[in-house]
Amino acid sequence: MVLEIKPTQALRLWREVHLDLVRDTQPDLSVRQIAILLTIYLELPPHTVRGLAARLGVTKPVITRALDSMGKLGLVSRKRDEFDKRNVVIQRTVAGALAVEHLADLVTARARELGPA
Amino acid sequence: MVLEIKPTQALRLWREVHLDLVRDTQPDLSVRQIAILLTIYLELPPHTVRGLAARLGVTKPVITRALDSMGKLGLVSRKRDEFDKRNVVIQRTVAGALAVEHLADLVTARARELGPA
DNA sequence: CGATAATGATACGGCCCCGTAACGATCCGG
DNA sequence: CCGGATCGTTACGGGGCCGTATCATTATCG
Repeated sequence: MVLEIKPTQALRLWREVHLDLVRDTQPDLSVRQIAILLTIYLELPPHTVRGLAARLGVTKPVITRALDSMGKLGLVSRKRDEFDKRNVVIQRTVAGALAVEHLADLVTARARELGPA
Repeated sequence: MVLEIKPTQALRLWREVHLDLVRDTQPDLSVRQIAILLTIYLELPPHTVRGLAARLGVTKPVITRALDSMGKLGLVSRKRDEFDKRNVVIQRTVAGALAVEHLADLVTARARELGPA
């Protein structure tokens, strides 16, 4: 079940979805924020600041700040780990799950509209 | 030749490519900049500031500034229109074409790696 | 001509993000 | 019990992008 996609199709798909994202009223997320959000929602918990930083190859403050801003948007939440109080466990939210789902819809819809190469 | 892609696949594709982009040393482009860049390279010339602004649903300064920064990166260039000197014609560059090609490679490669839903 | 319209650029104030460096809190080993 | 390691956060200085409003330049039309 391999996904065969041609370079021209890939570019058009990328463009159409990005145009949709620009038109969306919601504030744009940065490339890093999108990578963080999708990692949280696609990989198995638990997620920590340090783990995400290592996973993405960025510094910890990047993760902290991204969680701050995405937290304000309600896309994720944080909770201290009760067993090791140094850790912070990142949790999913309903709004975050909806946003991820919305993105999936966008991509699949645009993919379906693509003509031949 | 419709591209059938399932929501789960779409999300994983989006995540993998964004992880690649974060790891890339090159400075991230914003969502708007990507939309502008791909529009310039996928749609037929000529492209103008006003035209792109209308196409993306953003204000003209957004386009001017994006062209400034992408110009510094060598991804696009500008030239005044000789027939109507109010207009600026946006031109493609070799570096820009390479960057777009690189993105296409990234997406197609990641798509090929996707397992079943 | 001269007035009006259109184009792209610029100034401004505000907000967000970056990486480095430092910090307080917590855990752990001797 | 205490010094070092680990965790996440914060402070700092620098840079970028945003939208609104304004500007200079050029074209158009009466």
